[in-house]
Amino acid sequence: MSGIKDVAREAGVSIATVSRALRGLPRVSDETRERVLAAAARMEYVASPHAASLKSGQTRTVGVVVPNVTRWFFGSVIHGAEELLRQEGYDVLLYDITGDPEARHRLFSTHLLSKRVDAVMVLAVRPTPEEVASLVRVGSPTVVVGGYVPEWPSVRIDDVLASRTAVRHLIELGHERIAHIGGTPDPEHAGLQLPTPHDRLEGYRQTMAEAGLAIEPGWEAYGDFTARGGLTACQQLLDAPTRPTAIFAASDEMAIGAVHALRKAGLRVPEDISVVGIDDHELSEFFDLTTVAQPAHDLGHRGARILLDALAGHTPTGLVLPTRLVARGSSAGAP
Amino acid sequence: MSGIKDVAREAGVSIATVSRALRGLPRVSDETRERVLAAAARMEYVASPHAASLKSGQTRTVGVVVPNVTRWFFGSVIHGAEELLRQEGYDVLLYDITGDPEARHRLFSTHLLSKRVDAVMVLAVRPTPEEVASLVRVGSPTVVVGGYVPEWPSVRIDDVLASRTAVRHLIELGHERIAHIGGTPDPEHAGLQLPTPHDRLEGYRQTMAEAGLAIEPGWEAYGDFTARGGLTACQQLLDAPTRPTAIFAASDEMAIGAVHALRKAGLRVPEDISVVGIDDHELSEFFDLTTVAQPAHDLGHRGARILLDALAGHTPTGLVLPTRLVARGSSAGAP
DNA sequence: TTGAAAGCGGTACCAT
DNA sequence: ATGGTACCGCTTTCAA
Repeated sequence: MSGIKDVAREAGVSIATVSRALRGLPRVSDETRERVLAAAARMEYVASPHAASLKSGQTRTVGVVVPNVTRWFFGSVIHGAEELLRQEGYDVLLYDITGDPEARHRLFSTHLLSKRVDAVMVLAVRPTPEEVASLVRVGSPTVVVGGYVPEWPSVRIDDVLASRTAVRHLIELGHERIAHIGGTPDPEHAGLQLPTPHDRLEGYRQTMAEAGLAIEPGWEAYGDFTARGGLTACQQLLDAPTRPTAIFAASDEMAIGAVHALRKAGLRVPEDISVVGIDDHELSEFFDLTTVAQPAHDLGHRGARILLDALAGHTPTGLVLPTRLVARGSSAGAP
Repeated sequence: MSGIKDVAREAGVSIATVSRALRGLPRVSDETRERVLAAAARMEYVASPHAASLKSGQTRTVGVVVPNVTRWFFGSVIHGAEELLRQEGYDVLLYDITGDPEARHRLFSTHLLSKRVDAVMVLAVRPTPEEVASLVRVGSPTVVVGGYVPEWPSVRIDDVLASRTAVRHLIELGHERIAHIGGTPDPEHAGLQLPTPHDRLEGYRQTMAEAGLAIEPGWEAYGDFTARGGLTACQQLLDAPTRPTAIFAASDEMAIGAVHALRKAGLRVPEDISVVGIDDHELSEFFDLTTVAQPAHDLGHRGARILLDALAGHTPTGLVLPTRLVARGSSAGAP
């Protein structure tokens, strides 16, 4: 594999000139530039990113920290971010730290991350204050997508509002007994996660209260944002003293699990029980699931944009993207 | 951020000793090593991966080339691979080259990839012979997951067999009019993709022929491996002169789209038409979809293992993982 | 406009 | 067991 020296020799110039010519810097005569470009092309020369990074201090790489690429929302965000980043010449380093707090800590607290990337995108992972401080100190631009961490700009939806939209939809359909499947138990005190589950629960409670509707015992269950969790949670809900006529799940995957649990219990959706989720997962349409859509792909794209701008010296500002109700067949009037 | 020199000064040794001590190399006294370790920890020192790469020629990074992280199968494979790679101290560079042949070409043909990573995992992307040659020439260990490229070891399932399992299941249920939704049209001549769609089509045709069953005109449609594509394809299938009593889709996502199309057309699944897919997508269970399961996560894990072994000097060998029929509610006896 | 040379921060060889 | 030092392949002054 040829290096810059080979190109220099081939083009009959110094390596400094090759470097300038190849990067499109000024102070290179057109004729020289052309000769260098030709030589580089002929030799299939590509500059070593490591050598360049070492000297310039830039890695042209951004790190994406995510709890689980398998989940639709995260995959979509990454996809949206990757697209723009690659287009701008940045590589994406993927850090999937599924449920391993130690791995998370190693990542955030050591300077590993900062030595390898120019900027960081954090998805649904909540670093401890010390970890945040460590990253902030290093100065790498960081953006949070789909959540909120005070020290960093974030691209997200209004989770409380999304919940309100979902619950209000059910109320407008005439439901009064509405239960909730949240993401995590006790979201108020969970230190290592973003406010998302808490906000969605909050939106549910607020809307119920404002409508003068009571939340009966056993109407709040938790599904860990997975379909299987949603299924289990839904089964618990059915055991509540008062059976709800509608279920609002904090994610589509949990909603899908809930629908399945209902069918297995011999209940019809939406005739007996309505179900609404949040996300508009790509398969939700095929499930005929009513949901509050959030623009996952776009969240990733905007997050990447913010990082790119920050890298260009701009001061980054957060962003709240709109959601919208997508009424489908899983919700109908109260029985 | 402190460098190796700072640590050396702090520990009162030379940088060479620091390097050795930190990497656990021999010829460092226990006492010295301890002092160096302590100093490094105190200063939160982390070696610059770029500097190390520059000298050692190793990047401790593997590149994963994938057409679309959003798709369940790819996400799962990446997840499986990432887990093992990170554990072994490798970073994962993600190249999502969704439907951009030019991006693919740039990636494979320039030495960009080879200068940035020690090894490459390719998912469902088929490089041209020249692109393959380029990577082979550079000598980076490469593995193909979920497909097959002659020059490289691959980790995959037996796609023909998976199809046969699905179709035989339908035949055993008494179906004789079985249609197929394939991944891509004209899979025999598509140069830039893996044999997967072709093999699955082949398995369908073989099994039908062996059972003495005819494939009527209009019984082969294509859904691009997406739910929406499956929906459209299924609608075409319903327009065939002879209506099938069962549909075998080459992926669960297409099968899910097909089920939705059937329901929209007023048909019941499985009473009127049975549907079977391939994958065992994480949501298939909640769809009550019969399918032939493939171990996506494990495919990724094994692929990573092969890469790691190759990096350690072993000669890599491909691997074919087993699939199994998961009979659920979307398939039943012929009406 | 071009070239020479000093690093960037480590690794690895050769002395000691 | 330790230290000195020549690189790795580029970028970036500084001179010419």
